[in-house]
Amino acid sequence: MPDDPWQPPRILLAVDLVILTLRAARLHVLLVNRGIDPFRGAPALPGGFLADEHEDIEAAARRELAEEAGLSGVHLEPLGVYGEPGRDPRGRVVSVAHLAIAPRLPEPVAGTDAVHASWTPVDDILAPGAELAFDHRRIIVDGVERARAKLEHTALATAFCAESFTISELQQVYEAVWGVRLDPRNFYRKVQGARGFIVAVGPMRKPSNGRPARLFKAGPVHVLTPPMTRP
Amino acid sequence: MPDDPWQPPRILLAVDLVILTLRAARLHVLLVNRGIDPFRGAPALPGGFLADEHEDIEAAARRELAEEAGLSGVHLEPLGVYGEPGRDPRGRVVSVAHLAIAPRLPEPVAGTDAVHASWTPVDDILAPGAELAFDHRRIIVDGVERARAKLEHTALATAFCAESFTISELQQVYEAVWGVRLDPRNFYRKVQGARGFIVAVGPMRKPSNGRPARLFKAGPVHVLTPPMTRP
DNA sequence: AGAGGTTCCTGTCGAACTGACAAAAAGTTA
DNA sequence: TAACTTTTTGTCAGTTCGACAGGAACCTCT
Repeated sequence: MPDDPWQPPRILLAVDLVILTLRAARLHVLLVNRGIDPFRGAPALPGGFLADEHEDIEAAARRELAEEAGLSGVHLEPLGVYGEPGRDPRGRVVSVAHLAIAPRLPEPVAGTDAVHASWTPVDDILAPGAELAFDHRRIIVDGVERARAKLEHTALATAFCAESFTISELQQVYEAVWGVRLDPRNFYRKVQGARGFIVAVGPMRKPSNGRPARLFKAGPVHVLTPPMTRP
Repeated sequence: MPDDPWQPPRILLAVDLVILTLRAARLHVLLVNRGIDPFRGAPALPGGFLADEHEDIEAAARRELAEEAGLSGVHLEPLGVYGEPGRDPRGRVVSVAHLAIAPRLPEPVAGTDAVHASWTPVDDILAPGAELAFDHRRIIVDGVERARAKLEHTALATAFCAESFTISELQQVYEAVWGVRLDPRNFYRKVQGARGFIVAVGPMRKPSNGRPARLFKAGPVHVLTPPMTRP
């Protein structure tokens, strides 16, 4: 059996984006409505194929981030690979999922290309009965879990905030992502105790009511010592 | 400019394996000597292309694990994606790296196919001056760091041990992977305090000398509470 | 101006945890 | 039997953590 010189298979490579942000003290993820046929009309994660054979994977993720969400300069990190053979009816598609964190209050969509993007509370889209294209439900679950875990040991929470923020705003990030209530006094002590996590900038006044809060910005350290422990 | 209907590029998908184990109280990684031309003769991680278009990625990793290392039934988890455009001179190759943990004392190689596999101390191969094919140095660094981090919060350390083991054997795992010395008495207390981490089986005698140690096996819990803290 | 309300910030206190070290227990070797 | 090695059980002081009290600073309403 003189089989021809074996050639490895060629597959399609895509990137998908789990973009998280905070809106109204709830964790939201950016979803688009699919316009083309596999899962047409269903909500899906922003993403797409590599533009050409020489495009870097992270560059493709940043390109989709700008094209489909109008975002740039946000936190972006690889999340995982999703390549189960039957996940895409069009053929063998392997997707490299990325996790992006957007600061609060980015304009509702501001999409340049796909205007069909919208922020959706993760609780709603992960509730039983909600439908998502492909295996994007699993990808969102993994992305949220990654964010929850990294909030404990890294300064990722500052990526949810604007350049300067108050400690209670930072606390809202932890409460929304973890889905718990935290004691403001203990939170204050712990955040201040983690060296290099946040540094003071100046005082401000809160628009509503109450004592004005000090303003902070993200510090130089990305690994928290001691870590923030989840209840 | 009626450009033809755009077609996404097709790329080659590979799997690479970082297989870690303990030998003589040192952390080792399995390396093969490349027999074909890109980086011929240089040490490299075991791995290869997808067998066909329908092979699952994790299945490909397990296949390479058996073919190139003669291992089966060991811990295996995805590590990350390495797809930088210039990393393989043959073309656009995207590799899905996996991390595998082998119990101590698997027979030196026992390779069925590639007999050129050998265990190498990670300290040696990561020392400046050592040469590795492709970007495999970076992959090994990431794999070791993943193992170090997971030892803190999960029961991954038991994957380095045989089915039953003593507490001091478990301590050797932590010391080798973290590269530190630990107090046996505090380690004993901490391991016992993590509920569900290890469960007792029966007493044994140590071959050399000293008081016989109790035998344990891996418990049902994979998330350690409280975690093992790295000094 | 003062009362009341809200939020921010500083403390306090007991329980739990950690790292450093002592010492007994149970074997092997000389 | 003495010496040695390794495992196992404690002890103890310093630190951290969760729960809670209370003062400080601002707003709004009367």
